[in-house]
Amino acid sequence: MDAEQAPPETSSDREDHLKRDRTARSFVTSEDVARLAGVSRSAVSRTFTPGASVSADVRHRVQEAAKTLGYRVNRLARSLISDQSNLVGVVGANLSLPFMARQLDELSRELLRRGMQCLLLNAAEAEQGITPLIELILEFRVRAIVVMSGSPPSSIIDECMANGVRVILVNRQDDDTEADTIISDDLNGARIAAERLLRAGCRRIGVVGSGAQTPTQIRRRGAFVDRVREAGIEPAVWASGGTAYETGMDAARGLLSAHDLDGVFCVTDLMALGFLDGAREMGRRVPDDLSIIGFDDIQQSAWAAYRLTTIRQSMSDLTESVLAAIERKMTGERGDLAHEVLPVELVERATVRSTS
Amino acid sequence: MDAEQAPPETSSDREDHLKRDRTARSFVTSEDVARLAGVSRSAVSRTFTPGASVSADVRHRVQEAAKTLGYRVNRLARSLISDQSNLVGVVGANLSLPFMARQLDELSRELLRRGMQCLLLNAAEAEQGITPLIELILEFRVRAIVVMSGSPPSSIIDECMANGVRVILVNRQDDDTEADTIISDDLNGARIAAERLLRAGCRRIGVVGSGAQTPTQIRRRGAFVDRVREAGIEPAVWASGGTAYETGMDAARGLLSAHDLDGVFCVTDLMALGFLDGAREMGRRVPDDLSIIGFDDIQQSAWAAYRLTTIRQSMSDLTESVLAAIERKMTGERGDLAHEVLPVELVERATVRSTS
DNA sequence: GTTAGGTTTGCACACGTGTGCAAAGGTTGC
DNA sequence: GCAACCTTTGCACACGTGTGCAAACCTAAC
Repeated sequence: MDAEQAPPETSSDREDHLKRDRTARSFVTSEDVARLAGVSRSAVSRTFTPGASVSADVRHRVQEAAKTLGYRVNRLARSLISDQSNLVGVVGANLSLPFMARQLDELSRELLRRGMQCLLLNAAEAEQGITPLIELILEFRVRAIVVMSGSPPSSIIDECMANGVRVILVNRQDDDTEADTIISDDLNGARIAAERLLRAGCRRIGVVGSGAQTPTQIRRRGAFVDRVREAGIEPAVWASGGTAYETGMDAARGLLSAHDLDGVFCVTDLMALGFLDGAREMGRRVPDDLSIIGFDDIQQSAWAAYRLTTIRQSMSDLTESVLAAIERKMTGERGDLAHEVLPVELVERATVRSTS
Repeated sequence: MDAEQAPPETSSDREDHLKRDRTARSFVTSEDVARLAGVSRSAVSRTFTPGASVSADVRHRVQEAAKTLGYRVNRLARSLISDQSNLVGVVGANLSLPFMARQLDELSRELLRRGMQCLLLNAAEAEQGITPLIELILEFRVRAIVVMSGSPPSSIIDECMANGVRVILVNRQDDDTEADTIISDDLNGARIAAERLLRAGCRRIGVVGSGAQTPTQIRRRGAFVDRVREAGIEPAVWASGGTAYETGMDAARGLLSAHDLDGVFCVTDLMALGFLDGAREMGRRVPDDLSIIGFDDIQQSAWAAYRLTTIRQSMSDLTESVLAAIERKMTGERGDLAHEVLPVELVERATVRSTS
């Protein structure tokens, strides 16, 4: 208001007050644009609000001024009013693992396409669980939180829900939580794997997992063991190391030197590829001496050096379900939590003997 | 103020005004905490501001109230004042490619560790360039922008710089831009690769790249071709397809059926692995008949099925340089743009004949 | 008891934006 | 020319936070 009466003085006054020098200039505000265009600040705001009432003349002048000054609306201030941002918090660890990377790639792409942005927090260093990360995300007033790694305690999930922020757990445990959960059908997948090995005539069977006691690991391994036992076979079990290629390699060396297996299920493709390389190193011919099945169908499994038979979970289905859950939030309904179990399918390649 | 005189009426009044029902309750504000603790809002703010002046008694009461109500500071509002957030914008595409995934993994992890958050925008669908994405990022008043994909025109970079937002280009072109650029030493790496092949006795040499005309591609291919020509050899060139494993496979089929090569440099490990598989498929023995060198040293290159000899760029060096650039921004200095060229090294594995 | 000095507290403003409301302006029909 | 109506515009408030400033309070020294 004083600004219009004495522009130069106010301008320098403002700079003094904010203690900013010219090299680190602040952002252009709608006030600046309004002044240049000779209109009120409201007119500027309305120009950038679809469906608002502005005359063509004013709109043009404002746009011109905005372009001249390089004006960008401040989403922080905007979100302050609407009390919601277009941000979606994403918690993930080991982003370089093929399956995780692919998941993040698709999710971030689709989020952007639908006008949302992705606030990514890497849970790698989260020794005390991911609760602090979720608390941090909440401070950004996100629209929803997607958890791809770690197991949030139900207390923090409740807090999110109480604040209207949906929590979507991807391939995490599904029991006793109030969150949306989207998992691939681990039980059925493991069962299919077991049956495929049995059908190939395997009788000395093993199962390979990492030492991490994640729900996914446990489900896949458990369902596989159960099914194999039904056939009267007690499988050899490997469960140590991290979720990595090297673990598969170690498992091959460990299991194959102790048992003469002819069929192995690895709960993760990445470990399956390591196991395959390890088995070859030990002179086993795949699939003639030994059949191997993985889970996930990562891109590397299709590579010519491997051609791994595996259980595929559809990545696009998964992404789509996550997005559906996020967008369901917007309608403001309640109590309609998603508990989706996505179907899996067997992908036949070259690491299991064809049924005789 | 009226609130303390007639709490219930004001409360319902407020709800009516905001048109919110109980299912979608708003977040708790510092005002709410202050009321419960029986102090002013300033006291609440100061309690959560390190180094502010609050008595132990008040601090305790506030913390108690905050815990009871589940208060989370609103970072959007906070950033509105300080005119800067702890956000760092990251632009990347093809996040599932091993090299990119690894880069993002390290970057997001380190950012979080230093108290910053990662605003990730996937540039996959950016047909009209990444300028719109950067504009979007600017609206969040980020502290800096890291570009790992696409080539931003200098106009948008200038705008960022004018607003005090550093732009850091990772493995992008370095000429004629006002941004920080951090690239690995492509020229030297390609030269080392060429010399290694020549030293192994290769004389019928090829080079494989994708059809994408990215600066990295061009630099690596160009430097390699130059060095080979110095030795009086004209290399066969493959340059089509995407940046993928399949491209390497196609290249092997195409190049090897036309020329009887004994040494090949692939500008990317991913393509090298495809090429290696393709060469094997065509009956070539590696490294006896044919030597192959890649670039990047992705994790898959160390796998037993490949054991690819390659040029390594240190991921941790790269991440560290990016972070250093981001943090240099905070000091507010000017004109001290980074133009780093990170050293590379040859990693000897099993796809090049040992020097006789 | 008084004063000086330190600590704690609340007021009030600022940050940049969206939007209800009423005033102003413009158009049309009689 | 006037009334009725629609469009456009500006004012003023709201969002939730941080912080300078001065008042209030407490402590200790004289």
